[in-house]
Amino acid sequence: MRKGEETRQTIIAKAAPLFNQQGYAGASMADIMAATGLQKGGLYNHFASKEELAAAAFAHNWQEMRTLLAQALAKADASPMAQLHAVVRMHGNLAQGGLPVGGCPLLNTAVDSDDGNALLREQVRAALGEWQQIVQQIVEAGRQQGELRRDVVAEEVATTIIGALEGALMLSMLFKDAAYHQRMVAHLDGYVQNLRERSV
Amino acid sequence: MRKGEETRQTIIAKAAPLFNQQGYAGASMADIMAATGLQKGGLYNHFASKEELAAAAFAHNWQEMRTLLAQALAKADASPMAQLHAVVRMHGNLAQGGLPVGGCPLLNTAVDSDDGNALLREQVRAALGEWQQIVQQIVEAGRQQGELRRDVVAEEVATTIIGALEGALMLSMLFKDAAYHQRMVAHLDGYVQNLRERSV
Amino acid sequence: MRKGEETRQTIIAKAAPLFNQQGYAGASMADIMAATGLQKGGLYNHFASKEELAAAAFAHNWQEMRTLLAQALAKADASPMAQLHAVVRMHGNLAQGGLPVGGCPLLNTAVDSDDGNALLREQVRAALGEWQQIVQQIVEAGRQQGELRRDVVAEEVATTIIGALEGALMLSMLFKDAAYHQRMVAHLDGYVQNLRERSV
Amino acid sequence: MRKGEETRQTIIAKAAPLFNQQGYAGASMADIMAATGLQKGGLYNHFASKEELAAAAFAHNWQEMRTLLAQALAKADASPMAQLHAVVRMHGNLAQGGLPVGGCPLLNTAVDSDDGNALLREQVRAALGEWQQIVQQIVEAGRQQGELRRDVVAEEVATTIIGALEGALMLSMLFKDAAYHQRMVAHLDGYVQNLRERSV
DNA sequence: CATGAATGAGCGTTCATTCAT
DNA sequence: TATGAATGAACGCTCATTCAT
Repeated sequence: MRKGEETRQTIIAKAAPLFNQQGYAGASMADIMAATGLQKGGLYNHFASKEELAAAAFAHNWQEMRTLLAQALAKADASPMAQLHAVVRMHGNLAQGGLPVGGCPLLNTAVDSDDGNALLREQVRAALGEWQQIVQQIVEAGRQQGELRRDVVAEEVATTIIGALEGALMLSMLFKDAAYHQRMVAHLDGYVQNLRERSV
Repeated sequence: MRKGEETRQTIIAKAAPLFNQQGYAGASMADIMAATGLQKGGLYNHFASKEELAAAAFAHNWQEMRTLLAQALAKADASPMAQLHAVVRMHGNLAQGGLPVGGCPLLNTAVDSDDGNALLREQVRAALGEWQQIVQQIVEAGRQQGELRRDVVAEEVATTIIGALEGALMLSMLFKDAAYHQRMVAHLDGYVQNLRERSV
Repeated sequence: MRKGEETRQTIIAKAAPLFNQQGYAGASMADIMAATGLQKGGLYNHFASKEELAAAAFAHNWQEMRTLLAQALAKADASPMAQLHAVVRMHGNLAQGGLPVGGCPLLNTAVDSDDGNALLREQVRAALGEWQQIVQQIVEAGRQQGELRRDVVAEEVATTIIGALEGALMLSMLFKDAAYHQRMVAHLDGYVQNLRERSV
Repeated sequence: MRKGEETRQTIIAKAAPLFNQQGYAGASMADIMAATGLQKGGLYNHFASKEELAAAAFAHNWQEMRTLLAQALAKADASPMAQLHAVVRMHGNLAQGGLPVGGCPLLNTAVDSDDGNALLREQVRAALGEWQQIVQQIVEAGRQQGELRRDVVAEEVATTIIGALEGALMLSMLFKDAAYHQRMVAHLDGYVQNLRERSV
């Protein structure tokens, strides 16, 4: 039982970067066999289908990102402004090596699952929704505490930040040049500053 | 010759949305056979390989976008500020139906070609580079004419706008909700306004 | 009409070495298109099928060999012994460049048509039969004239010479080394000498 | 493992005559599916490619010949002359049914691999080289023991015998008449006799 | 006489999946 | 729990051939 769970985790850990790099269709079960050292049957003992394995792999990738986000927020001081900057900076660090191999799994999977793959689509929606919620809660807290302007709309701030970061990451991945993403981080730092309640 | 060229164009027109929706690997030659009504051999009379066909399909999709962009710029008055707003708005309109079926081919192909496909990768780089150049030239013109601040960096503006729009589009496509993209358009409208030379 | 016949001959001349090198199945109509510069239809205007074209190509190759044989016999003096040596030497020269590109078409086609291809099989049988007849007639003439022993059997001599030459050529082609064939020529020169009526 | 090796051997045994008869290009994987009763995937579980399977099939065919040769030599008494006659006779028996279906794999594969197929070409070279070595060693032993003339050149004898046998077999296969080959066997028996040291 | 668009069967190969061992 | 033998549909691509122009 113990052993089985270990094997399962190993499979996920090895498969996750493959799916992230090559996409759902592009990563074959044969690739995963090679990466894990297991045979066909060994994989199917732990996952009923490729889709189920891909789901677990995505969850693994997202969990990795979530952990980095939590660490960044924990390190920042408690002020909402500081937390927002931390969110932006975290993604900036991702682009420079912290990211699961193959780029951001949210971006990759969102684009990859545009056609049929409903299960993956639901997962990436949930993950992005979670991220969005985290940002929105920070913004709301800032408004309550008077650090952020009252006319700031949390949902607007969250999706602007997230969308901008992901789009810039796409450019950086495409051109293999972190500068695109860094410029966006700088822009968003300014954007966040502009949310501050000025009367204070 | 005449007939052949027509068929070739038909194939491209039918294949383009398939590649845009399903990606390079996801769209099979069989799908394209079904969409065009041609047999295997018929397709290969016009394209030496799937890769060549995919390249033509991408070029077709990008050409469609470029046309819309040119129309938007033609309609706007000549002031650089107006042109920048037009660029942003054009993409906003895209998200509401003008876009090639399956979303933005630049975003889709950039993510899809992250792994092996070098030819497509080069094409999407060229396309994004072209778009970036257009925006940069507008910004430069604005600086020369004094409409934009002298400290504005054209490359920064261009990649910020493009990255943000693409990232927001990803969210809108994923959630099938244009609001994400619209909020980004609003944000970028404000961003562009802030580039204006204030002393005037 | 004139023009048509010329084109037909061009096709044959270009196709012949292709069939000789690559075999019937291995040489594709596309290869022949490339070699002739004609399109599909152009070829099929002159030949009803690949098989018919292959037949013409074989005939062309065999004709080339037959001409060399006739020249060799014409050059030799009229004595049957001299003629037999000429036959052997002719094949030796073939192995050193005179041969149609790709080796001896008799050997190649005989082996290649071992399975189904009945038309080609019949042609190569006829060609080898013809060659055999030529040698047999020389032997018979030698017996009549008393230059060769009376107990020599013409059919035996002909097929021994031909078989040995072809087998040795196979070795020379395989190892890309003319020595195999040359050693057989030397052996057959000795063999022919031994056919001489010794009492004289 | 056991089962897999059995299947592998079955595939080879069924494929070997197909390749020998139809050649590398002429024998399709579909033919082999039909002959073995396996599906596509079943074949590819045991061989990575058609080329690899063809290589195994050739090795199988050659092994069969080698066994017959070894048996013939074992049966003959130890004198080099007797051994040389055994070599010649063995091939004669081959032509009358002992041979792998489709003729001599050395001849067939040598001619078939004249163009591209480098792996097969190397294999048939090695096989013919091995056969040549066996004959040469017999000749050398004969010279040492004084049974054969000192001026006999082993390489000459070996390639003459092998080439002549193969060429004659080609004729017998083509005309479906063993007589061609038998006449060559008779000729070579005489040739071998002439190698004997006469002073004895 | 030649073009080249179109066919559709066939090619070697890979795929996700099943299941007896 | 893991192996690996087997399936059979699907993959991208090539083939010989036809025929309207």
